[in-house]
Amino acid sequence: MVDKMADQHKPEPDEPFLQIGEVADRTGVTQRTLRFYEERGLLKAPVRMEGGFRLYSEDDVARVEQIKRLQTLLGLTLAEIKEMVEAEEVKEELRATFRPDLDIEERVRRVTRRLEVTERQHQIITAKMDAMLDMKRELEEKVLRTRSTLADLEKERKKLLAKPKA
Amino acid sequence: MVDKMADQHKPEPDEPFLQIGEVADRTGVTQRTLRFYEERGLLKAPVRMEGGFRLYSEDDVARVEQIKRLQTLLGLTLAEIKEMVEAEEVKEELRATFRPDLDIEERVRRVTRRLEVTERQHQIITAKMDAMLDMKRELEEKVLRTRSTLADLEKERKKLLAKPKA
DNA sequence: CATATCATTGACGTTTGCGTTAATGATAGT
DNA sequence: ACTATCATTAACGCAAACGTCAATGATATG
Repeated sequence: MVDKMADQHKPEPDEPFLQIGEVADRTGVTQRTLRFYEERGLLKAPVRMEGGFRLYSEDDVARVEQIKRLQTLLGLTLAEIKEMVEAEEVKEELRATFRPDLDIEERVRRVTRRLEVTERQHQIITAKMDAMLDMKRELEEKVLRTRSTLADLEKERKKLLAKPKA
Repeated sequence: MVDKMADQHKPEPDEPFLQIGEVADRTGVTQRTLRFYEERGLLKAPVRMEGGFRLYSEDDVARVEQIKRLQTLLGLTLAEIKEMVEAEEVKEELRATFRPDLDIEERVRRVTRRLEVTERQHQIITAKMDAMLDMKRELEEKVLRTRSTLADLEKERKKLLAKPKA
């Protein structure tokens, strides 16, 4: 009860809890988006302070950033991302991997599932990067060709400047 | 007028015009999407046969594929893609780059614009690939760690199988 | 304690990117 | 000429991913 009071009005530097506004600023998403993700199950419901304000952890921030990367880099929908982050929750349950309270078969199943999801992400990103590499090369060729065209045009222009006609 | 008749009911192998259904099949988008892109100015209005059916060229097919890549690989919106393909139309106007009918300053401006757009695409793709490479590496580490965790668990499991308790 | 700022939960609105009829016409095969 | 298949425009529909109030409460500050 002694430290309960301290917890209430001082966040204390060793327990760095963040309010929704700070999380929004740090991650670049809006507060609405954070609540929306929570509604959709992409973020677990965070703890609240007594007034009902949400209190986020650093892990939550990391989670949001992960969601954003899956969205913008891989182009996944929130539904797809949800599947993936659900497997991540298993990870948190497994922070102590060798918890003896779950039977070993269950632990194997969960870690296996997590491995599958991670490998799937890796496969998606690899395929995308391959396609992007092709596109990048095409663009590089095009830049070169266009530059050369431009150089030719500039030469032409100088000639015309030298002998201006009617 | 002699070859006009031939053009009407025979597409003729040297003039490979495609109907909307074929373009849809080949590109994997729907007919609706093709008409929608046309509406939005992403595709120029194709020529029609006398009955009003759209006739697409191979260039149009390439254009659609380009749009799709900009969408899925780079995650651009159709509005952004429109800006980019508008610059490509300039390219088609410039197929004969040294057309003397435009004054040279104008030709320089157009090629310059095209170069800018291409370089922007290149920059976008490069930035994305950099971010993706980071993510890919993280995933690879995670795969390794998870595999090792899994291996430990399997060893544990074998031990338990050897001496089954209550 | 007055006030400014932060938060809360609804609930309805918006934009993007098409899907889905519906009603009708064109073309191709027999 | 009949029929199957392909196309046409117009219009309404819809899910995703939030934005934007509105009405209200909580917290911090001078």
